[in-house]
Amino acid sequence: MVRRFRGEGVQKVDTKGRVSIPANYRAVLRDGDPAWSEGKLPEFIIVYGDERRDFLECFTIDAANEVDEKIARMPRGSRQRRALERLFNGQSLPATVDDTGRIVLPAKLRQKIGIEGEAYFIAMGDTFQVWKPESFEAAESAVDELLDAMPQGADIWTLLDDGEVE
Amino acid sequence: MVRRFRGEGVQKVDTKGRVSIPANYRAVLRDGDPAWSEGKLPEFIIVYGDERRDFLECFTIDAANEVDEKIARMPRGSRQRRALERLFNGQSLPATVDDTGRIVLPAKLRQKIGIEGEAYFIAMGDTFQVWKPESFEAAESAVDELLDAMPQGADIWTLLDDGEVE
DNA sequence: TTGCGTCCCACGATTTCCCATGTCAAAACT
DNA sequence: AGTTTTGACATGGGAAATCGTGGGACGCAA
Repeated sequence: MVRRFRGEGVQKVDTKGRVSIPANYRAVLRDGDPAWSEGKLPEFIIVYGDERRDFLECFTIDAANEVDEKIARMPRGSRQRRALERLFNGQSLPATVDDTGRIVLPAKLRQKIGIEGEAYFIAMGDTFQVWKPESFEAAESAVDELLDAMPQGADIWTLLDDGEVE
Repeated sequence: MVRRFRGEGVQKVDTKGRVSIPANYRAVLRDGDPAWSEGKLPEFIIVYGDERRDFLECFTIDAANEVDEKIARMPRGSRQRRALERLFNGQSLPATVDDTGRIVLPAKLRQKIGIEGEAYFIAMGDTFQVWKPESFEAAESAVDELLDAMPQGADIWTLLDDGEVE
């Protein structure tokens, strides 16, 4: 089993676009980079996507390779495959964790998701996402609605078993 | 594992046809050229094809060799093989990355794909493509339709697992 | 002799690298 | 228990290298 990202948090983004990665993500990034070894800097992949996405999604190298393989198995020329190729090969970038645990978000990416002084990190299992804090809150209000709609005292874990999705 | 191209971007094309290769492609081109060594200029292959293609597809030397081998294994004289040979051997040419990271697109190629002042680069895994920006947008409209048709909030990654393709 | 392709040089703007400082909490010491 | 030490972590700043881009000079071919 692969180590998974856990936790969330806000970090400062300086004028050069440098951001500290939450400390407990770092080991996962290292372990997920087959090329990493003592003294080297771990690499990973940032998927930024088109205007329909307002966050960055970060993959370990291993996770990214898995996605690449899945894409490679899809029928050449299908729209689905092209959509994924454009997203995953084109609208993505390699990144490196520096020796102080930071990464640099290029100006292009910061603009795209509207980040200025702060970035919100949230773990998503084998990936993590980076949001402009305000955008994340807005997106979460939808989830809140779902939870608010649950009967008083209902157990949130019941969602795990509900096959049905409306 | 071979290093793969990632990322996209628009670059200026000057009156002499010179274009900067996105910086992060350069290492891939170097690594993919078995003849490269410190101080030398990396080479690669540009496939331009016939009128039906309105973009350039660029292969590292290694990637090009792989394609050549695959073609060589096809039945001699088959139409498929002849078509691929014409495209890949005939309608292609070698190129060199100069010491400032640029290549020169010969006037003939620029005309063919209609490039004037700008070129759009997009990574496609082990190759990258060069488009006239407008042409790319037009060509991708089918993908956009697919994405637009996805339910709000749907995760594009679901495409990875969907067996069905229309 | 008018273009196109090839070199060599230039330069502003990022981006990268290296070093520095502030914090906070766990660990060690009196 | 109170205080000092040790470290990992978060964040900043300046210098150096890289990147994207433009211009001039020279040679060759149509």
